[in-house]
Amino acid sequence: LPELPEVETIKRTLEIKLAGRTIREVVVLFPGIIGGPSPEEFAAGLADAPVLALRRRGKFLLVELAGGKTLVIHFRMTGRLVYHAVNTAPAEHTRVIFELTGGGQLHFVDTRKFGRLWLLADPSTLSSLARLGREPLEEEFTREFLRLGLRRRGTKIKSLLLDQTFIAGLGNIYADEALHLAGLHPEKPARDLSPGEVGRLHRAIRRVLEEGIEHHGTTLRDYLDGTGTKGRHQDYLRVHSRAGLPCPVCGTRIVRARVGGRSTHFCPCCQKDYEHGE
DNA sequence: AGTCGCCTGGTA
DNA sequence: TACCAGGCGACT
Repeated sequence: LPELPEVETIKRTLEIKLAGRTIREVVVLFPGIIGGPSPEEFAAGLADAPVLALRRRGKFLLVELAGGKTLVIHFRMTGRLVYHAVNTAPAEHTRVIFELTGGGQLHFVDTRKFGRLWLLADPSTLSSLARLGREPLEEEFTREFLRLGLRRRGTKIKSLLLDQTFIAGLGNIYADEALHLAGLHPEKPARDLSPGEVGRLHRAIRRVLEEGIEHHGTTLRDYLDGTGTKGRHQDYLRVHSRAGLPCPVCGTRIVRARVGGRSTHFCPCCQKDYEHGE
């Protein structure tokens, strides 16, 4: 669920609460959620750790701690990290509790238990983090970078957008949205995009992510920010999760299909520039 | 490149 | 009851 805009929103809402704070004690309620080291070492290593800064990389949240270690969090499908100013009874599916000095708690809640937390001296030893591609909102993500990445790739453009080693942070929602804004069929082979289409896609990726951040993320079901607040971008989605509803551009019914194993929503009129089977 | 497994809950 | 879900890694 949390894609780039959601993790960015979690980061922004939590850094206000965590600035200058120290983690006093950590209680791991479900050890399987800890990616490493052992749950015991994870908890012990976080005790009395001052928080220096929060960062986001792709869909990862990184909490940098005094002493050089980093708490790395991936929310996967249903993970959330919510701050409580006063001690609060853990909600159902709470997996880890971080107690802060001076009062307040962070609860990591994850219904499906797909999320992972790591405590690492060197985050680059986590291969899924080290192998991430470019940050789409940073300057280094240029039209030329996108052009070179698509060149000679026969894979469907939607699948490539979801490849975290190429672009870090797009998930199923924002990939669908970017392709609609760019007017591209999700199954169009990457190498078949014209220079003009690459330019449109480049702008569309940036725009949908920026809009998502502006609206504090998309809450289709589970996502909440660091203060427990829903996002608003679900009210602005063009195609994603809107099968059967009219396209906001032309009114044609949005179609839902399966592309690269993922549920995919698109407008057959605005995004028909690739004819399946040709 | 496609499928499965990991988990739980919501909806048809 | 069956199928679906915003992710991702392992496997074929």
